[in-house]
Amino acid sequence: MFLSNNRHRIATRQSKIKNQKSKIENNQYMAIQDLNQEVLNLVRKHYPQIAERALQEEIAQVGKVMHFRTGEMIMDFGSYVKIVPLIIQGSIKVSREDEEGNELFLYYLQPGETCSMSFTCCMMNKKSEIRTVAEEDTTIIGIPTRFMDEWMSRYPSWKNFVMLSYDNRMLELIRTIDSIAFKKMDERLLEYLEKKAEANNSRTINTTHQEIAYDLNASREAVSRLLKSLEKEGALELGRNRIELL
Amino acid sequence: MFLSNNRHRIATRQSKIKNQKSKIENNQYMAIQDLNQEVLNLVRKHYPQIAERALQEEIAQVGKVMHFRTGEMIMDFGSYVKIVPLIIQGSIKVSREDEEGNELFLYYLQPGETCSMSFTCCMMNKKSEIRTVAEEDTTIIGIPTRFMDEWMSRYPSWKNFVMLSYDNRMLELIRTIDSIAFKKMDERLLEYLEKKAEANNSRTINTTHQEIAYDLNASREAVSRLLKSLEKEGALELGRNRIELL
DNA sequence: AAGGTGCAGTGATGAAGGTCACAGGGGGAT
DNA sequence: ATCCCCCTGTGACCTTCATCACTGCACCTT
Repeated sequence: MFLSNNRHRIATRQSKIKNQKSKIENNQYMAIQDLNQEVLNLVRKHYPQIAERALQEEIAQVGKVMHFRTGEMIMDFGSYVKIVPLIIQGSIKVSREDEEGNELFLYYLQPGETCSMSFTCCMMNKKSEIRTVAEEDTTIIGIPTRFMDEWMSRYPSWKNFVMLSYDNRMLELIRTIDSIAFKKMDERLLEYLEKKAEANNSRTINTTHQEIAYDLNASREAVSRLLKSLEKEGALELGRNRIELL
Repeated sequence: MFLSNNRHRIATRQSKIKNQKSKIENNQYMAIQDLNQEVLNLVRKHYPQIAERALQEEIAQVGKVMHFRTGEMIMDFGSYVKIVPLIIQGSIKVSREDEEGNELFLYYLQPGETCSMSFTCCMMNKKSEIRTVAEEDTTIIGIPTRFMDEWMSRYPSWKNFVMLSYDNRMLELIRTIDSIAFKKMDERLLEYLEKKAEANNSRTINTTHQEIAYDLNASREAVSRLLKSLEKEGALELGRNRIELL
């Protein structure tokens, strides 16, 4: 019963995520030569720390602009990583799932950031340990993984960028551990809502209690009750599919 | 009451850790020129992946052999990192502590590994987010942080070593998250004991229930009860300050 | 307008684990 | 030998949260 219950959760969950087959994995996107100048401009605008002109141009040569719609899965747990994403616009939700289908939100990736999990995942040709889903409509520059390694040695700013990304992600993971290990559900819920609001650039969050429960690995009822009591405290306002942070 | 309780925990805790002022932070260790050959040999023996002869020699020039006794603190939460450790012998316990003194074991570092938290912590001159304590009598080679960056560009095997370390630590953190988020205390306890046994190369663990409780961020009573029930199941044997894994 | 479906609210119950209180025993210090 | 401290074991009780069961409402479909 417990198992079948979880399976149901997975089914419910995945039906929410549009386009299950990952575009990245299937390599559906093609380079469009005319876009090179666009990539160059995007990199210069959103990644000032990538300083070397030669590196910018290499990125423009091999990087591909990719778009994902809200809710679209970018990379699933267990799939092989073939590109490293530079996030240009929007935001990406990163979460973890265990063998039994329990899920847990980890953090958001924002413009100017990248997915450090990709680096060695790809260098070692390992399966992804995480799932990434577009939180909003999102634009990235996808860089084939085979360039990572070479650039690390040749371009100091790329090396710094990669190291900084690792460091930031480690810190995020540690903060996540802090929350799960030391905090109770009400505090975790508030943190979660704040982060989600920030990722969406809006104090109004459009989601269901069930979705929140999945992300926090909690039960829907508990989330409902906690939200209700937060509403009574005046911290937020509830509506159908809507939470207004105050 | 809750606060004073926690303070008491901190006090109890730190009294357990010998030599609170970190040797590393205080720079008490001096280079002993005669040991260069020793460092060289240690690196060659324990770090075969560090391939370049020139790199090995640079390490031998700037690295310092350091010893820590069981229970000795190597680096405290909040201190500034000035060296990167290459672990030669023994093992190091890495844990996290929050503002209120709650503590949580993260993972062990073993010979052949290094502390990825050090890399950017030092490159950015940030405070440490973790505490490291010698689990057994431990020998490391300490490398001043200022060399990290340069070596990354100059020596491919150093770059790979650093990247692999990051990746391994990320994975370890994710496994830790899995445990805390998805598993119940009995399973976490068993995992913990297995890891501790491995780190100490012995199926007999010498520690108190209270120490385990701190590491798992649990209560001593809960740990006692779970251990008792595990004993009844035949998974282990209990003694005073001693747990025998079967 | 009628019915269906998914979301939100809520009570009852139970399990896991934290907190409090205390008892008993091992082993070192004197 | 005695004392005392620390470690362990255990009962009682409480809080948090999961689970189950059900209600009512919003919005969509037809």
